[in-house]
Amino acid sequence: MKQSELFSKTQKEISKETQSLNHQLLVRGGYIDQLAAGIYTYLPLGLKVLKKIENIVRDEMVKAGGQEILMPALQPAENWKETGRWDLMDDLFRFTSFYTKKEFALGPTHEEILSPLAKKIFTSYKDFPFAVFQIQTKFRDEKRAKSGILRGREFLMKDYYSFHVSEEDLDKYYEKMGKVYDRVFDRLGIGKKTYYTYASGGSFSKFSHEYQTVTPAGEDTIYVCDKCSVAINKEIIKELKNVCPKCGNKDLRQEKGIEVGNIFKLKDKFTKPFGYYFIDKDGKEKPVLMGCYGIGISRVLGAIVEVLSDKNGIIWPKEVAPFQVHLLSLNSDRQALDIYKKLTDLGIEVLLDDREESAGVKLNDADLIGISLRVVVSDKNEAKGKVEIKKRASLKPIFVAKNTLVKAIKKML
RNA sequence: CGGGGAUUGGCGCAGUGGUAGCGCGCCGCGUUCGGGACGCGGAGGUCGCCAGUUCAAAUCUGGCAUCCCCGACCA
Repeated sequence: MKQSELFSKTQKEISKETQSLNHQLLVRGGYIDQLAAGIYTYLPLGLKVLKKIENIVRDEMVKAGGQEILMPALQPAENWKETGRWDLMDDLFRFTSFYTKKEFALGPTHEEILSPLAKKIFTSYKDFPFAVFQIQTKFRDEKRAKSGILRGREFLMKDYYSFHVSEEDLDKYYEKMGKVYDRVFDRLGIGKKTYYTYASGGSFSKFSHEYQTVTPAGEDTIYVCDKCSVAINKEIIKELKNVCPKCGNKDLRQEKGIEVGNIFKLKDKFTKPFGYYFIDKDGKEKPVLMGCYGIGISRVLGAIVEVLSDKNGIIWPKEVAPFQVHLLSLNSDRQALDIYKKLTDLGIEVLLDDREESAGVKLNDADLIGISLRVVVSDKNEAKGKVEIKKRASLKPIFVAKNTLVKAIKKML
């Protein structure tokens, strides 16, 4: 992609009203545009990052055995009345059709749709366990959207649901998904900052578990156990008497966290109201048990920016950067085009800064946009037969001979 | 939903009663060319909306809307 054609511009300044760091950097870098409170457009750069996050999550969900589906965002009120959540959920977007006067909701989550659906398809004990998931835009009527992309009224989420014939099986699956989630956040580049967090389990199980990324921008207070790298949500810390439930450590560190994922044993909460039972070996009907596992895809994007940036801009983990290589041409357009062609022919994603801008503008924009690997070609370097490579995260560039560039880059990707 | 702040060219801002200006960006010409270069010349605004006060309102008054922040809320 040539930067001169990219559908976004960087911004030097941002309104003092925009206080959230992820909001500032994503707008200035040309990743997103705000339409209304908690409602954003993803520009090409932002969408590329979003898709990369999505693909990592999808890959791990498929490996875990989930089958991808896509349920409607537009949902009839009846399903929600069935579970009572039509009246209970105060952040449910509800509306009435102008023509038919029928009531609908914009889906904030999909238990109400999936339960009756699964009931149509799998009812024999032989069909269990199974799991399906989707990656979809969700809607919640937040009373106060805030923190840029971290709490929106419309957001992208992965929701994964598992179905079981016994509690033992659900428990086993739940454990497995915990490990899957650890791997997901590692691959997304925020593993070190993201903690498996004990949280309230509602009335159905002792705990649910959240994945909390530590950042001052977070809205939850958590207590981190450094001995075993787990955390406890403030909502249950008193109940646990300030002791790590895993290792008994009493020396916990208070932090702010943003909930990027959660896993929850729903048991029969959403299967019973829809009469979802399976037929067991003995021919008897028994309740289907359910687990749900969410990851806020767009929230992860914001969390990464919060956690990984410096005063000059974003520092993407290479797995989610919008492009693999940012190629800057400083008075050396022919050479840049040549390298651009070589790299793209190898399937490497390159953003070529071919704009007629000064070196300063290009270098500053590259810092702001934050692509992990930068390649700078210039007449100066060219005279020495060298090309410059710099990781966004490091200060020192390295210089390699022109003919070894491709090899060097491949090694660093 | 309670409290506070804000709203003026695409973006960031100034402008306390006399009919709107600066920086960035944008267009043209020229000079520059490794950390947000410079000169000259341009285009672009019903000052969030609706009332009211006044000879006269971006500016004063009232209402509304929207955005941001704090709090409450967030299976």
